[in-house]
Amino acid sequence: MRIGELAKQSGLTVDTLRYYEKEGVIPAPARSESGYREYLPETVDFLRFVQSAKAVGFSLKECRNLLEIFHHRSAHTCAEVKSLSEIKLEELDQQMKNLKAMHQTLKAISDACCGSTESAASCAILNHLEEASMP
Amino acid sequence: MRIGELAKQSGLTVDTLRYYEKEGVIPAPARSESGYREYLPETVDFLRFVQSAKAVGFSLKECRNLLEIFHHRSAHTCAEVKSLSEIKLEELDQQMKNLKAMHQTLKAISDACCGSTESAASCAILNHLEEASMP
DNA sequence: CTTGACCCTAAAGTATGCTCCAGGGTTTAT
DNA sequence: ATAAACCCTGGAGCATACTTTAGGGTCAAG
Repeated sequence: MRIGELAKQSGLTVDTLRYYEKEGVIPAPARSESGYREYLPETVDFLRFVQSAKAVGFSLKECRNLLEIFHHRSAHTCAEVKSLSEIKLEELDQQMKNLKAMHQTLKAISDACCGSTESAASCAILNHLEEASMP
Repeated sequence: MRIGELAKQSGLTVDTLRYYEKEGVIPAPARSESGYREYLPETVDFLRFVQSAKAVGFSLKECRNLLEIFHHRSAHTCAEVKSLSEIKLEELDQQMKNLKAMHQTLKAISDACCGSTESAASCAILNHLEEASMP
């Protein structure tokens, strides 16, 4: 399979595929005589793996590491894999908490504003931002 | 006040201050004969404003725009400012939803894993990522 | 009058994840 | 045989928010 076909089957662009190869996310495939990349069918699976991992919050580098583990999975333990998941879960949790705190603070400030079409000369939002003592 | 003092009072680095100036976040100050930046005391307030806005999720560019409005606030309306806040609140909301979805998916996958210290040859997490049909 | 602390500029580097470009071969169908 | 569609490389560009580097003036204290 050449790169265009792999792009079609994986839903990624050829540029992204070449980028992934450069970043070591997917292994460099064999080349045809004319230098074209020749992929094995299972590469589609690897790419689906990467896309799934990305979809749950893993960075490309992390995806690369996970795929490494996947490739040699009998040399790794469930405990190790689960640990990586749990670390990521905590990161996601922390990010949610941060967003929530920002949201709450902004909501409170925003609610204090009358929202009128008169001048913002004494707008509660602007005043709050200026006085600032964000938690 | 020179840039080092402003850095101290604002809690930012001198590099960040120069960067903010270049990006138009804070206005370019007057210069001494020798070319040193000479800031007015209120610049500290402006920077606090920016930091507050950043703390509730506004990007630097958005902070710049908000500060613009703040500087000419009698030419703007509360409705306008509140609208910006509400747009940001929705963005934060959307980001939280995304994170939550990722967390739920990963949690489900992670919970399916035994977490044992045996080989990950048939690890549920790896299998789920490979089979992938992320919602 | 010299030393250390402070200031200046332009430009490049960092991290992330691609995307696009120029310039140039290859393959496939007609 | 030629045109469309496809492939190649190296490198630049984008967005965000800084940080660092290199090379070089200025100011205040002792």
